[in-house]
Amino acid sequence: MRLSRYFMPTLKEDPKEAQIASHRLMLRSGMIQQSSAGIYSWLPLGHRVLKKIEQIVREEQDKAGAIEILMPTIQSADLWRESNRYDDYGKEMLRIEDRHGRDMLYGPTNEELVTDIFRSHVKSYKDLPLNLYHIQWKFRDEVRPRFGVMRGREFLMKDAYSFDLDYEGAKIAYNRMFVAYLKTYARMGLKAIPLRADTGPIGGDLSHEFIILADTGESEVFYHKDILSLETPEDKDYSADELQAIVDKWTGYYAAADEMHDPDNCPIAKEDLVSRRGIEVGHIFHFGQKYSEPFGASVAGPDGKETLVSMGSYGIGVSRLAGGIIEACHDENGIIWPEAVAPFKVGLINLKSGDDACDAACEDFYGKLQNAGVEVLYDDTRERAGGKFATMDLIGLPWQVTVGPRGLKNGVFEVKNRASGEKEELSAEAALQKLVG
RNA sequence: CGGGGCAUAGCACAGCCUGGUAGUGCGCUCGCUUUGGGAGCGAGAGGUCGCAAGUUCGAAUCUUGCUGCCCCGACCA
Repeated sequence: MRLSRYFMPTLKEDPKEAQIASHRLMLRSGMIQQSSAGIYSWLPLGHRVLKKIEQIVREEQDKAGAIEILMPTIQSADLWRESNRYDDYGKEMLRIEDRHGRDMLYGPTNEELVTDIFRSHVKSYKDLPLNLYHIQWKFRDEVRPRFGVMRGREFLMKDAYSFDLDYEGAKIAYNRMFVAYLKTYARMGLKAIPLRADTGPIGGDLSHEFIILADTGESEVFYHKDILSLETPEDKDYSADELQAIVDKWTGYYAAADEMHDPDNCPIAKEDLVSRRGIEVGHIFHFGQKYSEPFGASVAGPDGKETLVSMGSYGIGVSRLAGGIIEACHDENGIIWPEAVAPFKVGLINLKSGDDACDAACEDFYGKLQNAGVEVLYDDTRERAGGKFATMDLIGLPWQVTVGPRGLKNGVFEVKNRASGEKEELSAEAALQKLVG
C-alpha cells in the first residue's frame, strides 16, 4: 500500500479525551474514530488489525473443532423471555421496538439464540459433541464506557457455545476451548494467564477468565511467577486426558484476581507471588443445563431417553484485544505491533520522494516485497524525514526500511526493528531476504 | 447509577471573572528556502463560540434549561 493513496489520518497531538495509552495511540495512529460514547468506526489501519485478530481467533476455533456460524445482532425479546433473562438483564441491554411494536434487542450475548438453533435441529446424541461459534458485534449499554475500544458499548466478540450429552463431555469441550485460548493468545504474541473466575450472572461452576498483563490494566492480579514460563500447547489434536493434563498444569499455579485474593491466606510463598495489572480478554464458562432446560434443548441418548444437553460458552473480546495488545506492546513513541497482528509487516520509508535514485530503489523494493507476499506500507509522500520516522514509530509496524540518498551511495538500506530499536545496513537483496518468510 | 469537570477552526488551547461581534500553536493550501528523527520565512483558507430561551442598545462572555463528551467511584467481553 502506498501511503499517498491510503487513508491514515494520524494526529500529532493527543486528543484530550483519551487517557490511556491504547486509546491515545489508536486515535493518533488513525485506527479508529469515535462515533459516540463507547462506539467507534474502524479506519483502515485499525480495520486491518481487527481482521488479523479475528482471523487468528477463527483459525484456532476451527482447529479446536468449533464450527463457525453467524447469528444476527438484533434479536427478538421473546427468546429472552424464555430464559427469563429479558427482565433480569437490566439496562445494559439495548431494547428496541420495531414498527409493529414488537420488542427487539441488540444482542449482548447469544446463548438464547444458539440454543434455539440447536433445539430446532439436533435430536440425537449422535450429533454431539457440537460447538458453534460466531464472531459478531455485540452491544452492552455500559453506564460508563471508557478506555476506547477496551470498554466500549459496541464490541466485536467471538462467542462459542458447546453442546454435550453430559458433564463429562462438556468438560472435554471446556478443556478444548481452554487450550485453544492459550494457543490463540500466544499466536498474538501475548502471555495470557487463566484465572479462576467468579461466574457472575451467567452462572455455572466451571469458569476461567484469561487476562493479559499490562501496566495500565483495569484490575490487579496475583499469580505464581512460574506461570509465565509455562509452555504453550502444541498445534496438535490432544486426547481428552492430554487436554486435562494441560489444563491441570496451567491451573495448578496460583492465580487470582484482586477480589478473589486474600493476602493473609495466600497458599504460596511471598517470593513466588507476583502482582501486576491485567486486562481480561477472554472468559469461558461451563453452565450445564441453565439454558437447555428452559429451552427444552434435549437429545435422545444411547438409551433412547431424552436428555437435556450440557452447555458451555466461550468468549474472546476481539475488538478489546486490539486495545489490549497495544496496552501490552507500546513505548513512548507509539505502538509496537507483534508481527501476527500488525497491520503491515514492513514500513518502507522513501526519505527523498522525487529523487530519481530513491524513487527507483523504493519502487523496485516495494514491488519485490509485494511479490514475495510481504505486507508493506510504502511511505512515498513528500513529508520530511523526521515526520516519516515519527509516523512509522507511531503506527508500530514491526520492520522499517529506510531508503535515502546517503545509504544509496553505499548501496545500502537501513532496516530497523521497531521492538528492539536495532538498526542494520543491508543491501537490497539482504534486506529482502531478511523480511521475506 | 452517585460525585465532579468540560464544550470556542480538523487537533490542543487562550479569551469569559470585569459584555462591544474571535485569537494562538499544530495541521491544511500556495510560494521561496530547507531536507537522515515531527524545519524556517511569507501569503492564504477555515469558526451559526454545543443547542434553546432569557437579561441587555449589544452576549463566546451574565442567567436558566437541554444535549453531548470526559474523569473518579460502583459494575463488565
